[in-house]
Amino acid sequence: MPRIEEVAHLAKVSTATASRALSRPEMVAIATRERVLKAAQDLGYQPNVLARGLRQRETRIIGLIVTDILNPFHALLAKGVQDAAERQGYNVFLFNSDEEPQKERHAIDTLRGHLPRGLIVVPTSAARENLQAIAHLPMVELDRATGRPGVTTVTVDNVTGACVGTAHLAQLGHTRIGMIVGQLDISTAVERHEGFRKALDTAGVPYRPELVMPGHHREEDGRRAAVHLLSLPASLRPTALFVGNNEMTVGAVLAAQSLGLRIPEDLSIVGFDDSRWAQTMTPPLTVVAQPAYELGMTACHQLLAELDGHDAISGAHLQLPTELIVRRSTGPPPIRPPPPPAALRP
Amino acid sequence: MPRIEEVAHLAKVSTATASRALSRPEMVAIATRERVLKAAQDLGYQPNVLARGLRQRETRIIGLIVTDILNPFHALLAKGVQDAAERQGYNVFLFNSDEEPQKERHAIDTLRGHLPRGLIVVPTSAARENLQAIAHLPMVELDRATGRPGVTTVTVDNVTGACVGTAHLAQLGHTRIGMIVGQLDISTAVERHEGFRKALDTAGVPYRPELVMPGHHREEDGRRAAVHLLSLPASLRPTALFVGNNEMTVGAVLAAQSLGLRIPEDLSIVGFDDSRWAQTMTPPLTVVAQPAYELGMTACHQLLAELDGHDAISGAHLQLPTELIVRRSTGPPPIRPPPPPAALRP
DNA sequence: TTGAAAGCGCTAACAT
DNA sequence: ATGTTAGCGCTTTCAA
Repeated sequence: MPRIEEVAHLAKVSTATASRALSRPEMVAIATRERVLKAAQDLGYQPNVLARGLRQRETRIIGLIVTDILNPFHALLAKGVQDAAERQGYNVFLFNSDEEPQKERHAIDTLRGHLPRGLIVVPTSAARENLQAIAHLPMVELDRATGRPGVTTVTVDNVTGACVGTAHLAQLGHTRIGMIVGQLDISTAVERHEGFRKALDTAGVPYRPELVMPGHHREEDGRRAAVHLLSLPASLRPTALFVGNNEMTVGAVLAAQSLGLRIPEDLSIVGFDDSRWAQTMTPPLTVVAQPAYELGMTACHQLLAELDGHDAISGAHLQLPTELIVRRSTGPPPIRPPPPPAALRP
Repeated sequence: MPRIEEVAHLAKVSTATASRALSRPEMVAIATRERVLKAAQDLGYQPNVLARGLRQRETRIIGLIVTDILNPFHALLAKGVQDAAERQGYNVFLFNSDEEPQKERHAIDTLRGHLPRGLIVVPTSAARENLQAIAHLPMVELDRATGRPGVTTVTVDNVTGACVGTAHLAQLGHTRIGMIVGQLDISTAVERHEGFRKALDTAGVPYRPELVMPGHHREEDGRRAAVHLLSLPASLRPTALFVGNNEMTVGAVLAAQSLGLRIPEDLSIVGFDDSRWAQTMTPPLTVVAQPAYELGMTACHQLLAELDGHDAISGAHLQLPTELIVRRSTGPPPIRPPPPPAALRP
């Protein structure tokens, strides 16, 4: 790799001038600048960001920690962040916490050594402690909020989203509506649960705690929760399910199918977060869609704006809207024939 | 951020000793080592990798360039690489080329400045030129091969995979089998096409060039190609389709559905690469599955082995096997009633 | 507008 | 086994 010294030599200037021509062109005479640029081009010069970062004591790197890169929602978040960062000349160092506090901790420690300018994080349930180590670093919490004071967050309006999704079920006439909710130590789960409950109250549908099952955001959790709810006696069983994230929705749908329930004739399902899978499954799924790519972009813009000192906007809570997309997985509740009189039973 | 000087001071040793205690413990007395470790711990010391990298003239970073992080296959590749790298104390700098040579070029240039130890790349069609700039860097080509001499590649056995997938269709009795193939300047497409052709030859089924449609790996390409093939007159139309990648398969399935064709009664489909979508669509899709996660892991292991000088294994071509998973999207060809004699036609 | 020289934090060569 | 010192490649005073 050619060094700036070689560029300087070829352009017949000092390294200082070469550096200025490359990084702060306005400080250098036009003719000189062009000589240097040409020399750099000819040599295929690429600045050593280690040396530059060491000297300037800061880099053009931002860290991004997501909890599951295999989840298409998170992949979209990451792409949004990356595309926004690239446009402003930043690079993204991506880590996966796999929802494990320990991996999150490790990612943070590793990141620290790279002197990132800022951090965007989808926090795990233990993020409050983990993030202490870098409390000084400009930071945006994405998708979920830990509630730490003064921290910028970029999320969707989960309460309204869940409320609209649940209200859709209530309007169809459902009165036994179940929910499969995420970990209640994570903000999205709490807020979606709140929206769920609010919609029931508004619609005058009773909230039944026994129809609310918690899970850990994975497909298997959704499956297990759904099996439990759908195995209840017919009179207690929910006729509709509101599921708190995309992975658990997959599990719930598969569980319903394997129990022989038809969607939406026997069971209506509303999922949170759209996906290709939701669009192409049979029947296509009614969902509360989130603007995942825009969330990532927004988080990155916000972070970079804070870095560049565009006013003291730090600590803002940006909420993007969700959108209810009604497809074919929701319909009116089944009309159950009343059980035959006791005398006629076998 | 505390520097090593502070650690050294607290442990009452020189910075050199502190550095050794941290990086090469065997060179230091046990008691000293423990004092230093304790001091580092107490201060929350994290080495500045910029300074270290600058001094050692190499880092613990490997670059990874994939062509589409939103494609679950690539997300799995990336996760495999990352997990393998992390276990050996390496960090991964992930870039997305979006199948665009220019973005690939930019990723390579950016990466260069970070002095990565090595690079794992899913090459675009222009990779041969782009990669020249870093020909000296240890490198593994993943999923696809550019054919540059001496370069290590980690791929699946595409020829056999495509051959087995196509043979499955031939065995079911199909004689008009179409293929939707990727860009023919990318190795996977060429090899899968070769396997397709080989299977037809073996089965004695005629290869019909007019039933082979190229695409650019995207869902939309698959849709367009399928619409074309399935709009042919019944006597020319394929009764089975072999599709060269996962995204195009989605498009092909949606096209078939929108044309009112039943799968597999009217049309059999075999896709390349498994996915959740393939498992949960209706009917579940027969696929040639690839071990994506293992591909990523293998590529990373291979690269790190080369870095550590574990023999001169560079230039190897590692091929992992595929697996035909027969689900419900394939069946015997439709029995078309012979067209009525001309005399009876209206 | 340009050049000389110092120094970012770390590790490795050399000295003890 | 430990300390002293030079230097990785760059940017940024400071001086001219």
